[in-house]
Amino acid sequence: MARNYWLMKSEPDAFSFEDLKNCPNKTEHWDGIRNYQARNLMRDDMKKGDWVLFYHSNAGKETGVVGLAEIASKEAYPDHTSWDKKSKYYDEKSSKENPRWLMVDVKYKRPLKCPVTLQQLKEETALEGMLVIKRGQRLSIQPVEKQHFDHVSEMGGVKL
DNA sequence: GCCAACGTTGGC
DNA sequence: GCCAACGTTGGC
Repeated sequence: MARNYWLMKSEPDAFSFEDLKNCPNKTEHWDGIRNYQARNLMRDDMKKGDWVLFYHSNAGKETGVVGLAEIASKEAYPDHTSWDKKSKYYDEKSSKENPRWLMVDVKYKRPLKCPVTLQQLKEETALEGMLVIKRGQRLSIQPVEKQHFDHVSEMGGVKL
């Protein structure tokens, strides 16, 4: 089956692409997603081997795509932070027996030679329609069309 | 720090 | 089921 393509946002102050690189096996579980649309995308459409544009949000003029990653878990699985009372992602409506929230594992692949800023994404006519450049688009996991993924990679100086 | 846009909650 | 109030995201 053909691979799917995604964009995943993270605030670099909280968890950056470099942080992912420094994780054991360059892999980390993507916890804390508390949005139904994003959860359903993970549950229904994400699969191992899908490719990801790693996007730094809330990062001033650094805001943009900084690297490539891939989905490393076979599928989405329960987010244990959702029933951990000490976690800031705790949700009283979620439990181990009946988990409400899911996560996937994300693995570092490679950095873009030159990061592609949000500004550049907006100026690129070939990327018209990409969700991330839509105003007010807050979804933290977004589907990306293959042609857009390829184009952003190319802009970033990465030959796939 | 501001604030527009958006998702969720809860009263009715 | 509607919608106002609220909290959060994230660009600027």
